Amino acid sequence: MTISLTEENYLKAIYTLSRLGDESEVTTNEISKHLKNKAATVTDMLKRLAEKKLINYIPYQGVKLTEKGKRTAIKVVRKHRLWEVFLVDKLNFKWDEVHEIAEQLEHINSDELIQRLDVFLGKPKFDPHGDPIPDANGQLNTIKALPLNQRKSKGNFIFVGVNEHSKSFLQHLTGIGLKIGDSLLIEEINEFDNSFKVKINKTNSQFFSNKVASNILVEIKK
Amino acid sequence: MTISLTEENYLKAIYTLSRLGDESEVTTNEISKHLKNKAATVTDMLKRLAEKKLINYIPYQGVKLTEKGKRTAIKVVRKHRLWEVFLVDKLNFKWDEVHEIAEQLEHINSDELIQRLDVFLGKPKFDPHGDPIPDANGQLNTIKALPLNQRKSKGNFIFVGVNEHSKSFLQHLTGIGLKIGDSLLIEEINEFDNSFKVKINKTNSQFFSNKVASNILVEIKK
DNA sequence: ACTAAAAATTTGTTTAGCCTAATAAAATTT
DNA sequence: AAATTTTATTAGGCTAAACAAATTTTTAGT
Repeated sequence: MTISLTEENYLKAIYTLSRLGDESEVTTNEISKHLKNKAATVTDMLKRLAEKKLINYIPYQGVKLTEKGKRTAIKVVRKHRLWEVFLVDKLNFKWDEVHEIAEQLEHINSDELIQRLDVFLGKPKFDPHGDPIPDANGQLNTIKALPLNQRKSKGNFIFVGVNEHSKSFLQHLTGIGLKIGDSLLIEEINEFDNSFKVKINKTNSQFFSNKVASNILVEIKK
Repeated sequence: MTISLTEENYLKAIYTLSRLGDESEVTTNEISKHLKNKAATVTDMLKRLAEKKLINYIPYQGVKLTEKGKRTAIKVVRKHRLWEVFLVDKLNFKWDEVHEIAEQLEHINSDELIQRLDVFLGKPKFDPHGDPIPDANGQLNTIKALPLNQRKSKGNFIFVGVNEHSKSFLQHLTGIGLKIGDSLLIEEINEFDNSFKVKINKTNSQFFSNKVASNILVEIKK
């Protein structure tokens, strides 16, 4: 059974959306908004995916991936993130330039290719945005990272990833001079607007709005 | 104006076929056979490509690429061959394993990507089968190579490319131990069946059928 | 519990890319 | 030059993937 490029994109969308709300059912409208298709189009596709046993679909109730659907989705995510590493590490793209190209490359179909690419890149565990790369069996490195705005204490953290992949957000961080792996020391949390004053790499202090802070993932520094 | 993956494949087919008979018009049936589509399907597509000014099409007479069509086709060929170099040089695929994967990769759309890939690979001039890689302006390194079976003299040659890219043929050459760059000394030309007795790299002698010889491209050794 | 709003589905079209069968044009044979 | 064969096109249908408009189901507000 072959799975079309479009079907792969739907499975990836369902996977991503169910991760956000952690494993819950995903609604037609959520998918519609995410993929920028009309709800009617989504309903059509859901019927076809159910037909192929890639999702469990109950009309008016939402969908969940089957094991098979999940495996497929994770494989696409794996490919996407490996190609992003290739683009940044080997071709010297910036982290805000790789998304669209990886969206295309993720659909190239060859197990042998992806296995060799993985080796060539040194079996990386994370992509350039700090997102974990599933291994060949679909196992994800569990992330114990939290958004900065959920850290209530004035501790010392490490910037390990982002929640938002838009060009503008990534360029904003680059502009500040923030890169994955940098240390972040919360100096102040402003009670009025929940903004954060943070010292980057023990040198320059910056203010982050709560919105920005919610998209910066940090681990506690050991 | 966007050009679909399918349209790109038609343009590439027309380009390739017109090269074989050197720049001549290409017929519906030739394209049909090459792409394994029915002639009616081809006619449909030719109308659409003509609409888009990618080909000059006169019903019942055949087609030629316009300048625009040619540029597009050459770009696809360039991408295909660069990706083949990547697969062989960087990922250690064998030369008989890369065609299908490159058929997919050739449609990835990003000028920046292809430019960086070119640099990453060291701006190669030939792909793993000895085919010339068009430069960014679409210029091809002219090849002065001829098929072995058109060499009538018993001279000394260098194996620079192949005319046939099928797995079985390439594996046959690999089996013999023949690689691009090897020296080929014609020792005998059998008048009866036009087969060739050839010494490879001054060591082992082999017989090549005329058919095999017609698919081996050689230059005169300087 | 009832009604209004929101969410999801059904129905009917569209376009790209394929097909088969029927027909038309061009090339070849006699 | 007419008949036959080959080549190409037209006509009509199919499926995947999208849309808008109409309808149904669920949810939320009183």
